Amino acid sequence: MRARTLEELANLTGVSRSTVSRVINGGPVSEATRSRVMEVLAHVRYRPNLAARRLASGRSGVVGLVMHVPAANLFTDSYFSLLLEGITETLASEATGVMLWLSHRTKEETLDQVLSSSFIDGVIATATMLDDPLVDGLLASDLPAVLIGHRRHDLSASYVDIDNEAASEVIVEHLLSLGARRIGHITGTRNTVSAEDRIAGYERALERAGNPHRLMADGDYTEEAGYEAAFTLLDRGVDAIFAASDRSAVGVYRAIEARELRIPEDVMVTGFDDLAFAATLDPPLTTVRQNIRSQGEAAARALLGLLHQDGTGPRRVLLPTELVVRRSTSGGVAHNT
Amino acid sequence: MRARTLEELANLTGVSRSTVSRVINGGPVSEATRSRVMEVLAHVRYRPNLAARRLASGRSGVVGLVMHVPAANLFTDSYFSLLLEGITETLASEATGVMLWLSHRTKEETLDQVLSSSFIDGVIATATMLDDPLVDGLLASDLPAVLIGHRRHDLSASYVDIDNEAASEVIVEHLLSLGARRIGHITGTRNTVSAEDRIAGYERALERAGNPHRLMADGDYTEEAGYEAAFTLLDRGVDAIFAASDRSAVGVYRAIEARELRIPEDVMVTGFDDLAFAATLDPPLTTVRQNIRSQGEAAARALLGLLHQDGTGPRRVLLPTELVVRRSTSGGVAHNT
DNA sequence: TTGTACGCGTTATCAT
DNA sequence: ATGATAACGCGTACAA
Repeated sequence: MRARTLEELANLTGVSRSTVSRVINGGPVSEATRSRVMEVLAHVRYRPNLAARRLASGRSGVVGLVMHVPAANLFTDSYFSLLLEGITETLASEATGVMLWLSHRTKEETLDQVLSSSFIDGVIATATMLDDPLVDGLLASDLPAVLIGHRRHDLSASYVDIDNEAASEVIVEHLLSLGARRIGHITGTRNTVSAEDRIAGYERALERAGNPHRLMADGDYTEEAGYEAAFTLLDRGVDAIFAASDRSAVGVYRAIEARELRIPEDVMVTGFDDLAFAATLDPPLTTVRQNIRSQGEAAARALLGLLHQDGTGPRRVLLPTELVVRRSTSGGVAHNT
Repeated sequence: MRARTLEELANLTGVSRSTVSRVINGGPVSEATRSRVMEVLAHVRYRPNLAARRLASGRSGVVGLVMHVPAANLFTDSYFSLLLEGITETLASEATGVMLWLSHRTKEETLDQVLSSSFIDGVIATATMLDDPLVDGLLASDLPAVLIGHRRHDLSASYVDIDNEAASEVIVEHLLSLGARRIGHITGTRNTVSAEDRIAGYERALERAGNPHRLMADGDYTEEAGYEAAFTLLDRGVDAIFAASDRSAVGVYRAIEARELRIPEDVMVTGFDDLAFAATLDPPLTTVRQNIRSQGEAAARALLGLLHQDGTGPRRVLLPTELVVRRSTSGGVAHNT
């Protein structure tokens, strides 16, 4: 026995369509009729038509998730899968569906698809680049949106991020406290918010310490770029290298080994992320721990908050990071930001 | 200037709502009015409301994609990302949207979400297990569905797959032709269609050759299981090992090295999949090439076919595989199935 | 060729 | 507390 529509359900129970709708949505119904309808609902397999619900009420209980990455990266880069886990887990616990858009073709096309779909109540989008037409378009639309990643200039956007600049400062201060004086920085992908903010933190820490040496080489978060950039920095004479990601720190390790130098005796090294392998490198890598899964959870919760009680302003969440000191800088304690 | 509904568009152009709808959907309209409406359409940013369209016509232009994979496999397995690429690329080229469900919680919950969503015109689902309530539920629903993976017993389902049994036979025949007599097989995950079919092919080839030795050890497609199973087979005395996946073949390589045996002189080894690394192993691995991306493309095309011209029966696609002979079996030529 | 009118399944407003 | 009834935006018979 199955009922496809409220109308059928109404015939089955002997009450009107509206009453059945009230029972399902928790409206004011007498206890007697409520239990009678519930009785029938337990026996038939009724699934409300979300398209109709969306059309009538403007709500569907489904949110969009836009991660403009090639499908390959979704699976190889643990960043996206961890985000995905945190987001979907949190949304599922609130009985909220997820519609996922990956990079099909251009960002404009993706934007168009998302805005056209008309069944989502809100959207979560990854925002890594400083300028991103996809993100701009989402923010310009009237769709409630939460970004993962900061948009520094835009004060009206809701977002979840870590304080890259502060975390970066803590790293550099840690190196300074251990006696490093010529600290090199291998940047992340330029024009991403995270890379630029980490650079800013690096510079601010040095400035505050009155240290004149700005020793930077551009990277792109990959191991290979870290390897290349490390040689540049080593040639300029550094006693410490702060790599913008753990993966690029691995490249630094290889470069230092190639030069037959020792970590940390000749050159101290730090990463950023605290991915699983960081603790098992030789020597174990000092780095900044950011909990990516929590960022996904926080983004989901922020969007749910935005949807449930609209009228409040944008939601901004800065999640804490933690300096994890290991042997690559020969230390032992941990600091929080 | 923007128009949110057909009604607004109608006011803007001076024709009726239905005429605008006809222009958009390619109905019978005079060339004069068509161009007039198109003129306006070019200036305003109109996005049809898919929820309303779906409700009115039963079609939304969005299909669902269900890949119920544990999050862990998401990272390690390029299988899913390759499928995803093929599917989304093909659908995008037909202006069809994709709604993606990954493994959130139980299969029953996922099934419920998919069937409840009411937005999608059809669904593509990965079907690896012999018994899968999610797949059963999808097939039992009236939603047009295409499976990736075979359902041997179910003749009414549409699917895309490779002929695992035939490919497996070709591998074993190849080993036999090179003089192997005690051929071991490390299975894939039991109760998956692919694993059971590859076992069937292994057994059929041996039977046909009148070879009495059935030497099998259970694996689960992973390198680690391959490593363990290889020792079992080596202890039973084999001169060739057919691993059900390239990854498990890597485990076999390690086990053979641990026993200080040589490939292929002491033991020949084959894999299955022809992942990128297979050619760079030492020695390069003989294996079966299956084009996973094409499977995704074929599934998307099959579903589109199902949607556009309903009335025809189920679509069944068996994609070709190719035996790639490399030095792990000391050969040189290639065979097709 | 074009416009009118109805229906898709639901929620929300209004009487009762 | 309950039941008509009007939207929501669109597609599409049907009539003109």
